[in-house]
Amino acid sequence: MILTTQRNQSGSKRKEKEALIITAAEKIFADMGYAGATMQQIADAAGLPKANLHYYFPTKEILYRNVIDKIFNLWLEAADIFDAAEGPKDGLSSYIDAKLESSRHFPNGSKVWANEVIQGAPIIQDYLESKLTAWTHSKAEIIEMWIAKGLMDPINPKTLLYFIWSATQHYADFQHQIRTLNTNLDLTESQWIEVKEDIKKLILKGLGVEPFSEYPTISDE
Amino acid sequence: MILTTQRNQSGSKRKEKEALIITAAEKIFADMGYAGATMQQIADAAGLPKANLHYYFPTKEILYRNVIDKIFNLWLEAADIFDAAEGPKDGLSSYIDAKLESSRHFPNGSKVWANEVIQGAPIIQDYLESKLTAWTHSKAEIIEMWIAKGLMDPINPKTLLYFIWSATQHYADFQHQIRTLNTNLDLTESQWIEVKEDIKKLILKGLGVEPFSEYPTISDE
DNA sequence: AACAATCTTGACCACTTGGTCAAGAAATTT
DNA sequence: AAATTTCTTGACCAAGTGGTCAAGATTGTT
Repeated sequence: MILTTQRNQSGSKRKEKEALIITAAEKIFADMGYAGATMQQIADAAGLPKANLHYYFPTKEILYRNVIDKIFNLWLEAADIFDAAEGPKDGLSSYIDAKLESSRHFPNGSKVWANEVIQGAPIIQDYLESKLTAWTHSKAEIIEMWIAKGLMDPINPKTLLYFIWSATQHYADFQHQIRTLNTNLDLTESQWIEVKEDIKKLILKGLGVEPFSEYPTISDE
Repeated sequence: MILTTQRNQSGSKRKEKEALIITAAEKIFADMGYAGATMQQIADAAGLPKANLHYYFPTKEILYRNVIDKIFNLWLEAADIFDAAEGPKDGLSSYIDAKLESSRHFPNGSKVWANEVIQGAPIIQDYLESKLTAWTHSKAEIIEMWIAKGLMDPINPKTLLYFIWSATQHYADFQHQIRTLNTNLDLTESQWIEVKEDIKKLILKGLGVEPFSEYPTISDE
């Protein structure tokens, strides 16, 4: 036991515990909202006494910001696919897939984000104004380029982004409603496949992106 | 002053005050979430002392349910257009318009609803299981009929409904984010028109609904 | 005018919550 | 092994919360 990970430089063990707490907190914040979540609940979910929780994260708000921080970075990463894409067909497809996967497997992050934005982003306004704005502009440029090249119908790029965000995040944020309308069962694997296909088909067709090219384009300039 | 509305049958005055309170509560619940909202804040917003608020609505939960009740009924009404429609072009267009209008002018209701569902609908689960389920099934049938008639591409009707809900409600729920990404300004009239057009175009084209028939079809069987 | 019903309100209370603290237990370093 | 740093924890507290209550004001009724 002593032999296992003695190479852990002091900080590493702490980082692990912080990550554990953040994951527990994410779930509680998603289920209860910021105000509704109590430090006691989070401590219980993480399996440690409340006072110990305060040792790692002095205040609720600091803990919350850490949760948001993690979520937001995943959010940004999910869209790197975008930049690498050759055109709207690949780019939008992969982005939609990635966002739906994330809604399926990590709905809590999306829920916390939604909750926060709905309430006017009282705590993370700085993120919106700095990082998110920059990110959005850069993606909008790519979309505009695609439109200019005639690869898709003209559309306001932001409207398209909102469209994709809403359609995909809906499956995380409204998970409970969707389950209820699905005879109280989570979507099955095949239902998820169907959803993915339906959404991609609808958006791509709606944008006038032709559905040819079954194979990934073989690098042509 | 005494002469004005002496015809008010007792109840009427109470109803007015209740409506005032519900509107105030809706805003506070939207901005703060259920747990985050305090009865004091709601009382202040409605312009009366807290004890008086409790006279009209004995508990926070009862008040909340009344707020949800109002919201949910508007939600249902918005889609009566659906039934009256002759086909997907009219039906979906009007529905999207109606939902976007509601997102624009009454975003608070949508926010409260979203907040509640995100958190697993702890208070309104019965609504989801009864009214919403029935409503959804009835609309799904209409969509299936349209598909059977060849008026639109095949798609899972629920997926389509979620699609429309998410795209339209996003403009209410994420209003703050959209404003931030719009240089901190609310969307202008012309931006709203553009959004409406873009969304309708995208969805209708995506569903393979032909954009002919400028005029409402003249009753043909 | 007298009576009854409805409404209004400040003061109050029991309870929960975020956060503190001091004393001790583990782990690291010297 | 002694000293030092990091971590753990039960007990505690001040502040804020939903909700109560009893006394009064208003309105409606006979």
